Amino acid sequence: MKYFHNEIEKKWQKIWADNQTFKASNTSDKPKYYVLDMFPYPSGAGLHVGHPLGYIASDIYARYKRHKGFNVLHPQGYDSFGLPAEQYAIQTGQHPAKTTEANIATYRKQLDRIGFSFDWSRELHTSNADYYKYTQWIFTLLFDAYYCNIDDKATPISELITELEKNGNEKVDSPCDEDTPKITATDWKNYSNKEQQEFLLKYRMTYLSETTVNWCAELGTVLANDEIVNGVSERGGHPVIQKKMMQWSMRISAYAQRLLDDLQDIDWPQPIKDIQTNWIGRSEGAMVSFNVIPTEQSDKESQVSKRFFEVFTTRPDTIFGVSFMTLAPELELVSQITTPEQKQEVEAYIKATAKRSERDRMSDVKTISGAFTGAYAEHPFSKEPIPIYIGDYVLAGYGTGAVMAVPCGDQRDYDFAKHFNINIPNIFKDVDISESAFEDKGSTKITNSDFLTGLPYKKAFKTVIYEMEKQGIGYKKINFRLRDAVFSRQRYWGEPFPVYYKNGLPQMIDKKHLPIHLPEVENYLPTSDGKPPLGNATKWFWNTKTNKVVDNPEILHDVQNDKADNNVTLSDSEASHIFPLELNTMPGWAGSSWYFNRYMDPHNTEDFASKEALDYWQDVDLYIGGSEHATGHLLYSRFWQKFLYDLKCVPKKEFAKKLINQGMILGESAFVYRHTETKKYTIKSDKTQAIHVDVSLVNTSNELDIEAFKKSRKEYNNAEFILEDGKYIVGREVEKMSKSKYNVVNPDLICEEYGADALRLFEMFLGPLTQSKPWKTAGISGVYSFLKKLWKLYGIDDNGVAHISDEASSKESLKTLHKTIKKVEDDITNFSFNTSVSNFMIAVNELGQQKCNNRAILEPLLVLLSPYAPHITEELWSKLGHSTSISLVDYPVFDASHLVESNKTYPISFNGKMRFTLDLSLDLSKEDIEKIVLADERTQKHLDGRTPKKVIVVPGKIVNIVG
RNA sequence: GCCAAAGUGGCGGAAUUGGUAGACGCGCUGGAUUCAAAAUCCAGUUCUUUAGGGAGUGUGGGUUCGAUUCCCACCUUUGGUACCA
Repeated sequence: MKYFHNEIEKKWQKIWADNQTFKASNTSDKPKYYVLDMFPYPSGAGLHVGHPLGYIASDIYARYKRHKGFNVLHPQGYDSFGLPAEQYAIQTGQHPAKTTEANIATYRKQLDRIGFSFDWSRELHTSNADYYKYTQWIFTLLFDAYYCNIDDKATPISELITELEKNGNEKVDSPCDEDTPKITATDWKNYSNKEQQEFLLKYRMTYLSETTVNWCAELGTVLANDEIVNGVSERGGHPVIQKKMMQWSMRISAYAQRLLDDLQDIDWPQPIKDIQTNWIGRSEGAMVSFNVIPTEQSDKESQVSKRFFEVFTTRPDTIFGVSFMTLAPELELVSQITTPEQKQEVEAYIKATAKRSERDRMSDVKTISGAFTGAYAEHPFSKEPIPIYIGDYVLAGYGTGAVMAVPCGDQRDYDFAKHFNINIPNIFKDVDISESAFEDKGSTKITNSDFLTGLPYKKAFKTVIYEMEKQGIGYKKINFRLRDAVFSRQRYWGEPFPVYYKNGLPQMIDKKHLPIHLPEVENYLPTSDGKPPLGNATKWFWNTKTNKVVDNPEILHDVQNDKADNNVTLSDSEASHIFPLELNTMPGWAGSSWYFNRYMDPHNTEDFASKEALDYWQDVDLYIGGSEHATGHLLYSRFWQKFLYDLKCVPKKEFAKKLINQGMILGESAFVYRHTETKKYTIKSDKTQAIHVDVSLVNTSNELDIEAFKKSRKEYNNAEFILEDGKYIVGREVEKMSKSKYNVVNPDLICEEYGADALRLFEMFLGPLTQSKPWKTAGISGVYSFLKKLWKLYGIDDNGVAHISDEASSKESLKTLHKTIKKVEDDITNFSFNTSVSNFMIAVNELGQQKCNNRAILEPLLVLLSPYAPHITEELWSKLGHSTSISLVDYPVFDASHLVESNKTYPISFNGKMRFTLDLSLDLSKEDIEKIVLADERTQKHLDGRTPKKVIVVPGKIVNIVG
């Protein structure tokens, strides 16, 4: 009987689905294990063979863990809010929910065909209201909390209010302190309700603030930095301007230190940790105040007696090397201090920089530009005047947007000083700075620096900070690069905020009235007056009496246009409890920042997950997904998890113990070469143009199906080819797999032809899980013939009956089995799935040669293989006479000892290296082993007549010979 | 520029703590089977050679009886990041 993979796989997939075989229980005596994949965004293109790589790996691990007696949670769902569905809706008018639903159906079909052991009863979609209900709820939690630096955690805002009523904010320590005035309890009590609300808004974990965004008027939306190329939008090439908008922000910066520290506790790939560490960008230094020396004009013009500004520096020890100051051109202070003589030049420079996009500024690092403001600052120690410049190499968004320039110690300051002919005082002992700045801080001592002269870096650093703090000039400061995350999007297809505005102030809608459903709109574009798409909704007001979203009442028609300004004041009695809802939606990362907790209890309608479920599952044990999410999803999720942990909503401060980044599977594009003059298709030369050709038109020997090619597109109908040996061989190149490159391979076709088991084995066999590697369909024949050999090994006859014997196994076969068990289990533990596939192939080849047909060998082998190739192994298992109710799960295989009879002999294999292999129960003395080792021919050869000093014997390890 | 990872046959890649380099698979060559093909099976496949050997894991050094593995320097490639004061 032949191996019909399609029949077998469909049969078992149906049985698994009907029996809900992989449904995980929230109550079990077994230890728990939670294996999670990064859930996909369901795109219209469907899956290609690159997508399931990580899912296959996690599925193997999940199935393996079930064999090992764990209660395994292995769920799957969809990150179903997102831009492509919205873009498609704009083009076609098709509701995003509809296209998303259709795409999900396709994904599900494709995923099912590969035979994953997902618990689909826990499936979730971030765009479903019963899911985003809790995304909205978490938002209200963030709104109702502030960060308390004293306890170093997020704390309910009610505790802040109690403190304000008692003592004002004198003793409050929170990250927003710099922008918040100090008030007393009396001040607080004298505040109007509105003033109190405004005051609290500054403290909240999520807050409204004016943020500069890249606004593209043509597209009617805000663009991320990477969506802008050369100052215009990547899509369509429309102009992009910097615009200030009121937006929600998330105070992730409050967690900077904890996000950094806790990286130590999680088993994540070092590159991801490095990327996050860089992104958080901690630097230690000092905040130093500089007074602006008043000019006569500024004295007269303003009542401000003393102007000053602060700079952040990591090198306070070089303070006596300061010869100028540089401010970011965007700072408000610039216009205040600029002298009349310099006004024209400064304004021209500010204008010029405003025109350049941030990206432009960054790509053009070499050009030095700036302008002198005419103003001077006073050196805090020497009291010397220091000229103040502006320059676009100083970024407004980092530190205070101002730097103290030390040209002898910083290359950028050095270049700027040379360009503007500013003097470069040298404060480093015996260092030549005639060519470039000296940036090495360890190797010399400070000189020409008053009380710091003669001190090495570390000592000078401490001394100067001590002195600054004593004199009130500055203080020690740890600065982070990590900025708060903007949380508003001017888009339709995302979670609506549970927020309405009353007297211009945001109000949260109570948890019991959630979810706030995404409203229907006729048009998914922004409104004609530039408001977000939700501005098109007719029904988008909140009634505080009925606690329902209500129609735009007649009376509010005039008012609607003012919604965004939030100045709605109503006198009418009916309208006094009807308020406009927030028009922005949440960004893509909102729903994905907590979904791993929802899987623990996905159908709970009272809570985002029950306490029992959270306590049982705790956190993700193994998380598999791409490394491209390092500074996005993976950082935001850690942030929300810590926030929820602070509020005691989740039991763990990190959501995933171990993370693995699978590599990308690349496509092998095929090219034909068209001669630029004759237009004939020929071999590649410098007079030909390469054209992508669909890989399905090419066979495994790179030969093009010319007839099919001609039919594939109109313009190719009359294509002429110059053939060699009657063939046209295409060119190949490895690229990212994508529709536009015509190199996409569909897993459905592979499953049809070779089966899901072959696909699974082959994807693992391609190479190390974490590496990127090209897909080559030709190679799949290897794993496919392995499956056929396996089938043959079990002696399946034409009636579908297996022929195996119950006789005792040969020693050889036992050795093969145990070797395989040992290696494969090691491989799984190290996530070297590629080598385990090799080891299975070796085992089947060896057993075939040994003509092994013993039950004692063949049954355990199946169990071992089943995580990799679940369908064929289940089928063979049933042919061996086991009912499915016994199931692979209950077979105690990974303990090999019960299959081994205790050996009386000690067959030590020594090949220069010595290990006590699995199937041996060794009982040798150290002296015995030494004798064997030293008698070994090759060791003797290596020793070459010398006597070793000692032989180190460690059981299970290599024997080291020390000469 | 900075940070990280990686360089092994025609190709993907093995070689867990230093111990027979190239497992396993693809491809290729030869053979068996077949009217023929597919499929299957068997043998061979790092290079070089005067057939005894010699060389060989990016390059050059070092440690060691012994190095793909450890150390130093350099070269190349791929990711990430970028005026962060």
